[in-house]
Amino acid sequence: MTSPLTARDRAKAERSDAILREAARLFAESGYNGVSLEDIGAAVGVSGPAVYRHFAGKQALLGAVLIKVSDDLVTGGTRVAADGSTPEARIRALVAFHVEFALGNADVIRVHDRDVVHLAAQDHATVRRLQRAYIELWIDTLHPLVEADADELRLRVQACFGLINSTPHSTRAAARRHSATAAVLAAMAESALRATI
Amino acid sequence: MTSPLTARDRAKAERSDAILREAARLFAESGYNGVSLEDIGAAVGVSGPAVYRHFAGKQALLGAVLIKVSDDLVTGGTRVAADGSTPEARIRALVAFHVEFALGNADVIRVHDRDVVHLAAQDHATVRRLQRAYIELWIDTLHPLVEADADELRLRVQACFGLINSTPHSTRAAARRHSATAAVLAAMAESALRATI
DNA sequence: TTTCTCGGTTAGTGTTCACTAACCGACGGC
DNA sequence: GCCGTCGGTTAGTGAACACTAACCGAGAAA
Repeated sequence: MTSPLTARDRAKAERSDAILREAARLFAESGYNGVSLEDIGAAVGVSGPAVYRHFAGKQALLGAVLIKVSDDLVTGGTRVAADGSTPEARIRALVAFHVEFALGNADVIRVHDRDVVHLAAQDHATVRRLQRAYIELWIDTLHPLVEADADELRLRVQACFGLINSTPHSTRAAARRHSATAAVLAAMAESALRATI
Repeated sequence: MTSPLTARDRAKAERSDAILREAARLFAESGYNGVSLEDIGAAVGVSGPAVYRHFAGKQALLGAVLIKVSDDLVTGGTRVAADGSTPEARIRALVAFHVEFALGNADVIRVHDRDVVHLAAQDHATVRRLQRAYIELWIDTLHPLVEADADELRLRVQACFGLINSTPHSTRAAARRHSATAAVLAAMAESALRATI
């Protein structure tokens, strides 16, 4: 069953990707409600209602953006954590992975922790489920390294996300010196995760 | 010149405070554009355009909320940092102050790093100026403790804010055990700020 | 070549919402 | 006690905007 990839199909896929990318950028810039479908269309060179040929509506766009990022985190995190042989190596790998992800997908990270409330109910549930799975992955990895109850482990993980995810709010200086920034954030994150009270 | 505080004046002040408080809560919940003036009025028991008797408009409300929080941070931080006798004590005091502030004003923190873009130009400038002053205060305090250039110190401070400010996004468990949460966050923050690469 | 699918267009449509207008009644200064 | 100020009300207005309708032209299928 060879897929007969026609020129139209390729064009459509490209257009859809472009719409998603620009929607994420615009949502990050002005917030979900601060962006109109006209804006999104204009950003990819079409105008307004053409977006409906690719997505069911504005909320569906947000859903696609946020489900994709949540899924990428769970998938990538699971893969990365499986590689490490010791708890130390696993948590180090998770931190490095998340730092790279946050630095490389600042837009989408920003939308993720800002506009989740505007999701349709079903998408909201999906995103929350994925997010919970990702946090559990971190908690399980951190568990052998930090003596604390489940609540505190969760708190530590979420604070660590806050630390790493702060870069989208940061200055451009962070983006200019990507590798230096990543090293500092990773060191801070590991240190914070294992800090003793 | 004794102020002739009449009953009307007191009622007005209370109403204004209530409006600000509820506006912050609603903005935190649904985002600036997700809240209508009708919603805000309803939350304090008046309906719709009554808000205009207290504030010039919706943007002015947001401005008042965000300028107040920014100013409180600078004022409180400056006071707290002046108390400490050693750099260690000062940074510890700053961390404790910010943790308490974030835990006690989660709503307003959330609005602060989410809806800044919707401020009027002048308010935006004011908030940015105050925010910059607050960050500089931290950088100056951290400088004798961490060997790093200005860019990295700034990055560390902003990442630290991200860590501490993560609580508004967190579960209710954090709010239930306030003092335990505060201790964990403070330990993580101090550890992260001074982490070696 | 003919026909159909489909991604695009422009022109509505209904709703939401910030803000204004006009009015009202009570508290406060005189 | 009388009048002006002022915080409240409801009704209205204009703009923004998500989404729909109707149409069009080119690529794919026959």
